[in-house]
Amino acid sequence: MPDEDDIPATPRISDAEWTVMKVLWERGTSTLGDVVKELEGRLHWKPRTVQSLIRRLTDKGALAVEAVGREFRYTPAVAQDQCQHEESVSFLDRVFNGRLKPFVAGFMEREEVTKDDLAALREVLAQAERKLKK
Amino acid sequence: MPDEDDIPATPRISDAEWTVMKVLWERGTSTLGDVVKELEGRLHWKPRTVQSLIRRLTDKGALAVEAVGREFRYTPAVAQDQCQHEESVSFLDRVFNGRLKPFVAGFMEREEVTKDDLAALREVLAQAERKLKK
DNA sequence: AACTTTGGATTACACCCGTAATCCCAGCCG
DNA sequence: CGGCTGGGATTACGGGTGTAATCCAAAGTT
Repeated sequence: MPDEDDIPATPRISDAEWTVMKVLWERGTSTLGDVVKELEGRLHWKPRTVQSLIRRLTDKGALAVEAVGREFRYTPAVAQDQCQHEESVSFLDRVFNGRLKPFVAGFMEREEVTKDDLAALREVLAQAERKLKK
Repeated sequence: MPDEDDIPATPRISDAEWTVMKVLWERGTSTLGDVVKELEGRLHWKPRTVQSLIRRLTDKGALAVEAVGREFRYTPAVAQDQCQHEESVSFLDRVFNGRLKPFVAGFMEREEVTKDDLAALREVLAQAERKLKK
């Protein structure tokens, strides 16, 4: 049988939607009001805007909904790492033909990188090396 | 005076447009036919599609046009590194709150990275460190 | 000269995205 | 009890995107 009316494992999340998802990933299950409160001040978004985004996210399956009283509680239905990784791959493909190195090189060449960042990165590399050896 | 009707230094380039720009950056000045030939086989795009994309790119100032005979020659009007960097920053902001490390860590954790890649990355880090010291 | 190919200009068109407004209902406030 | 408020459902609306088709004129082909 052909695979069931393919809903991609992790849906495509737009720019503005990422902003919302990040709040949900951080806070866990939340209501619309929670998210609105979390965002106000940082953004000029009207509550209706946030609601629209949440609705789109539930429509595409990125959020799970549970009715509590007359409100809904929204919970991320996709893992942040998973989404991040898919974005990463698609970004690298699009812009750097999938190559990691030119990205890192170019980025570090033009942005301020602190000593701590460098140390952390070295640690990441070391980690990868160990994994490779094994 | 306010800055002249702001055309951003480097325009926003969409997914499909990146495909075209990469051809142009690689080949330098080219005609529509050149680009079409370069892409056919890899993509199913009809020539009209490529033309549309090229048109949009010239409209947004990413390509410069020069008429030669009755054809046009298209030349990148924006630097690849510049565009790559802007995409990089906006991607990192959107998905990783601007932090490089989690991106690199997550990526290497899930993708195959060759020993050569690692070596190259280490070199990039060393480079950055030297720059920092100075 | 007629035909085909090529490429510019114009137009299409559905879908996604940012950013809401409207309508409606159930509580809470006074 | 009669508004005010918060939130769900529905609708909006212009702009960008992917993916072309149509129309037309010049160049090359037979």
